[in-house]
Amino acid sequence: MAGFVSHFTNRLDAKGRVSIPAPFRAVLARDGFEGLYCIASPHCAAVDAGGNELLSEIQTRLDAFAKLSPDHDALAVALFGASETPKIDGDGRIMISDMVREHTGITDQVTFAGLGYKFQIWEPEKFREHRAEAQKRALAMLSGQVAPTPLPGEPA
Amino acid sequence: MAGFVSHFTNRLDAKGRVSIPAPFRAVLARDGFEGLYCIASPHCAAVDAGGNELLSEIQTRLDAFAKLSPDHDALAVALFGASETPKIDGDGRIMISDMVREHTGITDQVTFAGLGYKFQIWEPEKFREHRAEAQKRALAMLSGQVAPTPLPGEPA
DNA sequence: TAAGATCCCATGATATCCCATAAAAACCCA
DNA sequence: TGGGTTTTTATGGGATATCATGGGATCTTA
Repeated sequence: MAGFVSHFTNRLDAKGRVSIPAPFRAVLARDGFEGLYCIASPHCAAVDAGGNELLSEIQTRLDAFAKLSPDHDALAVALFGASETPKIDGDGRIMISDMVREHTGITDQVTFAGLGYKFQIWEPEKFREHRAEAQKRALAMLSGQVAPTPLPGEPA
Repeated sequence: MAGFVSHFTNRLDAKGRVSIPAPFRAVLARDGFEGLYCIASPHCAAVDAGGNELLSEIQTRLDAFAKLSPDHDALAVALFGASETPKIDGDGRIMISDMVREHTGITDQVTFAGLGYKFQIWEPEKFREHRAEAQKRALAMLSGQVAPTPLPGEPA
């Protein structure tokens, strides 16, 4: 169960639909989430997407703050306010919303990039740049000693 | 558990398929991974391949960072974005993707080299050069006293 | 009622399944 | 030990299924 792996880029049709890559659909089906959970990434021009596994990860972050506290409210608004759950049609497609368009800069093509427990939705060219950068960082993180982020929930 | 040992060179057919060496398939079957996990090596023009053992190696690296953090995202993109999980057909073959072609320079033949817990996919000529180089390094490391780091390079 | 969303079917490209074959390896039994 | 026999393997290729994509028709809802 490798989760979301590899990346694919698909065309956006005249109606604003894209096919979700079949391997990703298979992961979603196994996860059991009805539809797709999408949320704008706070640190890059991509949209995070996934099923229950992603959702529970976000929930965990929220749980670190006491309900009714201003912090919890702020975070909840930030997280859920920036999210949506597009339906997946019978052919495995979703509609790309204006929110996704604006946040990612997507026009006519969409890159889906697997990150294991979730995947990201990118404008293809932006994704290429981001990945080149990420690979440099990854090399430094794996060989050098970048301080690993602590495991419990902390603000972004 | 012998793991992946020795090396083999097989032909790529007109449809872009190669047979995975039978001994490697036996190891994969024992490992229990459905399909094959592949990731471009950051160090050389080869693709690392394996099953659960390789995957958990990568997962462990990721687990050092908190999910949803920029660090985790970057690492996950670099690792999973450069990965794929080709299916193994009923005859023990996989399709060589464009990603593998580009990273390795493979055209019509493929060399599979066992490294124990994983194996590598090479363009045959590049593999010969790499092995010669690795053997030189191995010799230096054995005669001098360099910190132990497993190296490829075993006789056929 | 008109724009947008959803459903449904068509189609070409590609991947997958399945069977055939030849060569090599393993096996067997005198 | 050796030669003949069976099994496994690598490889080719035809048939079939899957997938991304396009577009018409129907349904929603503002």
